[in-house]
Amino acid sequence: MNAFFETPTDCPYYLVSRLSLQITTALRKTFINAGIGRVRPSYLGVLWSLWLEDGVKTSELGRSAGLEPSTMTGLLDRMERDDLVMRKPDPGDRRAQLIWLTDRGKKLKGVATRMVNETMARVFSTFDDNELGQLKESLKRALANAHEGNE
Amino acid sequence: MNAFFETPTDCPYYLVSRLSLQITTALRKTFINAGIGRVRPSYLGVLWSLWLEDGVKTSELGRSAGLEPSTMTGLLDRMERDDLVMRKPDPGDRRAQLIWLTDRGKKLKGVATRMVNETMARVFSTFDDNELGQLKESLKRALANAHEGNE
DNA sequence: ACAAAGTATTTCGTATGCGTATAATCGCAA
DNA sequence: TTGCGATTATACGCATACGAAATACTTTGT
Repeated sequence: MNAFFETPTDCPYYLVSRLSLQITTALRKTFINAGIGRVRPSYLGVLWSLWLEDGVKTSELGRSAGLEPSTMTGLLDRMERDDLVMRKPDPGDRRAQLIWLTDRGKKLKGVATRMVNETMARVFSTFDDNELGQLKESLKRALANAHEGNE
Repeated sequence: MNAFFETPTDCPYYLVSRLSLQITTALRKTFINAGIGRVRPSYLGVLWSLWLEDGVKTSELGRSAGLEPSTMTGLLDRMERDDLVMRKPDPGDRRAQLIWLTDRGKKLKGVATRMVNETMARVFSTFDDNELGQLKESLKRALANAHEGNE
């Protein structure tokens, strides 16, 4: 009946969607347990960019994280509310905002990184380096294929 | 710095999340192009169950699709609004509802299945059977690992 | 038979993401 | 210089998902 899967739970789309949600749940629980519940999994893309280089334009953060500009607005609203980042005007472009980490946002880097690693270690505990590399390679290729048609 | 990825876009969590969203977008567009825009990607889990066996309890549909009961309520509300399914009381259990396909819901099986296959064919076009099998195997294992910690 | 525990579903609040539309500003080309 | 398309960000509406709590009913144990 179908070239790509026999049962619904054998469908790659089902597997990918469920895994994404399950990892999100796992991360949220790990963060809460570690006492850093204010860090939501969705914040990670932004935090990672800012931990590498602080004071970045909203649009640039969106491109890095693969999110639409309209998604960034709400995301940054919540991150500001949770005292992780601040919006400041970009002196070089009056349309733009530069996003800066708060002190609290800077301090969370260590714990949050450890918790992400711990969670990934658990989810991929049964994978050797080769398998994990192969998995990432396959996901990147599928992502490129899917992205190609969505322009 | 990290055992599982170098850059944010090399993180398996990022890859899995983005792929899930990109496939959702691809499916939505495919459905709209095929004139069956009323079928949303999120409906597929329910539709597939019902195409195999009509008249199933809400809770059973949720288990099949991996969704929480509270998620099913809104999902079925939208599917009812879009004239794809109907809720009817379960004669054997006054707490439960049985979900039945409408005529329209039944008729959409052929086109929708073709469109899903077409989309999967595009996203995984560069994969041979072996690679796709390996990918699904890896996703299932990661899902089991992630799920284990989320009880 | 009855209380306690479990199951089925809904309601409510919230988070996360997209698409479309809008406003402000920028930058280039005529 | 001015005018027009591109860019930056936001606002709004909606879809999709979760969790906690409430309600109604069923099952189980005594």
